[in-house]
Amino acid sequence: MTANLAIDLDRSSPVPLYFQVAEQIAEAIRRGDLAPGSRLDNEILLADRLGLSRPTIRQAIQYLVDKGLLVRKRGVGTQVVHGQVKRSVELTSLYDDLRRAGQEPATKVLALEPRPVDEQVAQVLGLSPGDEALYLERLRFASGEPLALLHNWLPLALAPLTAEGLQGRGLYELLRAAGVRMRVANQRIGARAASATEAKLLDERRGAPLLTMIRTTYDDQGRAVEHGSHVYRASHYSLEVTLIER
Amino acid sequence: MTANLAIDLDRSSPVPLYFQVAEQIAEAIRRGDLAPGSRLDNEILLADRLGLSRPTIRQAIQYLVDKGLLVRKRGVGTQVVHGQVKRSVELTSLYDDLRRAGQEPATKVLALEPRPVDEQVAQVLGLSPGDEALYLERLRFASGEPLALLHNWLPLALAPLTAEGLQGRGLYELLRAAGVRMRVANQRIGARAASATEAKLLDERRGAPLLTMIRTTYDDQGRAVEHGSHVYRASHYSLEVTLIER
DNA sequence: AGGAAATATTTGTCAGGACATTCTGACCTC
DNA sequence: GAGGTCAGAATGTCCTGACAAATATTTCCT
Repeated sequence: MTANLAIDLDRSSPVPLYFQVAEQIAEAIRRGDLAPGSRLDNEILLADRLGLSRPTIRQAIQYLVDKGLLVRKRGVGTQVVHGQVKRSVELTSLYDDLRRAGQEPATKVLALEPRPVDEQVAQVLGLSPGDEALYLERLRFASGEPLALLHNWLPLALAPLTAEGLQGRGLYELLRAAGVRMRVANQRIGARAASATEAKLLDERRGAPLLTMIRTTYDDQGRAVEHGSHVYRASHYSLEVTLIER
Repeated sequence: MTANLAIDLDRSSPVPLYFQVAEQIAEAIRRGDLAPGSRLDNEILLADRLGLSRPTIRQAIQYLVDKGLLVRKRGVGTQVVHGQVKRSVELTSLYDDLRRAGQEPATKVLALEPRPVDEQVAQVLGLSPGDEALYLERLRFASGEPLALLHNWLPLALAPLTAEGLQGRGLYELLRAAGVRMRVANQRIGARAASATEAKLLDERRGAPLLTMIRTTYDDQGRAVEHGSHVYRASHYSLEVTLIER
């Protein structure tokens, strides 16, 4: 039961000790050294063995509990969760997802220009109707086939975006590189039939089912940094979401 | 800046102190006593004023930061987030959502019986192919109109479910009442055209776009407690998801 | 042998203190 | 006036210590 996993600590590193511990436990789980269902040593023993205090160990374990890797129960102990949890809680963009899946994403930029916003967009971005925001329209391909039609509105002066940059990289990647720290996203997911224009762009029949997503993303200050309205070919794509309840 | 909000503590209550603090701060935010962007007093002052230690105050604040209500910045302080965050992070069922929206949900149970599982369901529920599980099929109405067709598989002996109970209450509500503690859900959301059977049940044309969701829910031990495959009328319903990145 | 009570184990909560790191703003210098 | 430096203020990390509460295990009695 009591897996004797080795954890190296580097006290001279700027990386917090609790984080070093958490990462190495997570790595052991990923590797399979800690099988699902196996029990960790109790907190006091662990703290003792690593030369750390119990709060530090608790912080490390808490971090992994929040991520859904471990389970704690008073009077029992800490165990690795049984079911395999797909780790897709992160705020990812379609581009990242596709590249990770080895699908060779490509992008065609259809529009990239400041435009006056309508009432609804003004509301979510915290602007007044008539103010300008950056309007972005892209057609996304995967493995050569059209996959999605993406519409975005962003505050001006948020990041220097160019059509060239957007062709080779995802929007989220560019925003992150520009120092934008996205933290919360609100998504509304629905479906509808393709219009004639959409069908033509996406190489579908008119009336074909499309997956729609309207998303607003906020940074760590709670300011809206992006509002998107996207449609995906339902025949080629589905969204995956993981919810963790605390 | 330094809003002077009153917080009552009940030290004789079994509710943890940090949670009492967190709830009352959250309530003040909801009420509007703490405006978005306003700064909280610093942790040491707060601890002092409430007669608590700093770790306890930190735990309360951390809880709200995790829920996306507060933002902390080293060297600066703690602020209420600017954007209004819709709080739909919780694991909810369609029934709960509808009732909250005042839509008068109703349910017609089409099937409720043990059935041998196929390979795919066996896999996600952790059973062997050929084992039996409880099969549940429901038609959900909102304000008198058909809205969704719900298929579920649950482990036998998980909870005592009856057709009568399922007509008046949601599945999640019944599971929770039976002591099942759901914690993680993995959802795959897509869209497709309605088959003839589905169209008839849902009062749509054949080929109409439907929103599909395949979900597996795990309890706090990581064991699968429910696997569902649902279709919704896209013309009447969309899903809302909030992601928080840590 | 079976059931109930006592005990041990383990995580949950809380206190109080120390030092490190980061951000802001004021001040000074060039 | 622009830029750099320094002090203050706030959160981040880590420590020691103690008791409470929930669960599992053992022991004891019938």
